[in-house]
Amino acid sequence: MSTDKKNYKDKKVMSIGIISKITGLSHRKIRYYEERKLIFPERTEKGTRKYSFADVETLMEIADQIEDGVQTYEIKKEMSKKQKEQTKNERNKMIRGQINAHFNIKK
Amino acid sequence: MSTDKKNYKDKKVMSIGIISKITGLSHRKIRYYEERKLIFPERTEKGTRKYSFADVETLMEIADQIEDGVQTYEIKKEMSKKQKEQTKNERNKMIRGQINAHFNIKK
DNA sequence: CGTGTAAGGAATTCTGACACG
DNA sequence: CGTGTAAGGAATTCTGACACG
Repeated sequence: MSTDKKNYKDKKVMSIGIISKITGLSHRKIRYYEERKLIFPERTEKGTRKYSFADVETLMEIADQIEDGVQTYEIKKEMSKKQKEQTKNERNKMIRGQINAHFNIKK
Repeated sequence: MSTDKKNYKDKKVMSIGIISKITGLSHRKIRYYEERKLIFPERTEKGTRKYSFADVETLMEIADQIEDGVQTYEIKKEMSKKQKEQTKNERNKMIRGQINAHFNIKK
């Protein structure tokens, strides 16, 4: 669930240079997609951006859509829709867990 | 097996600053352990070191042993011993796989 | 042996802006 | 709207060396 401890995929540890190499996107594009609220890198105390592998995957998806002529605003709407689905699934999973706990089900 | 495609854990993507923060070790120590052949970061074209999460784990183990007064040379011996065990296990696993394939076992 | 540090240079990243379209 | 680029500054990383012990 969303309160799980973060694994490698979600740790924000890479700076923009390596992200650019991995994704093939320019620094400019990467910063621009952040400006459009599509990705959310963290910052060190001094202000350098830090990205995760999950961000890399998101960037790949963004790049695909941009290539298909989709605008950043539309991409953002798509992403928040998926996010809601995700949240719903997690809630359901949790509820099932509670029901099982309530009836003290042994497997 | 060792020819598997690399996952997030093994990708060399972090520079020394973030490694220092994650492990709590100084830049000096991190570079020194490399000098002693305990870790093997990659380099970008321009020469900046890139580490993986696997390297982070190795560094933690090194730090523990150094704290216990173990010398880098001893640590290296320990590591190559473990490496041999690892290789042996992989070989065994592969041989079992081949045997299964040979007898065309269905599960 | 393991680690800190000052030194100087090179590479990285940051922001705000102008450009084109 | 999405992206390139030149600009100037700040932060990062690199190497080789001296120091202490």
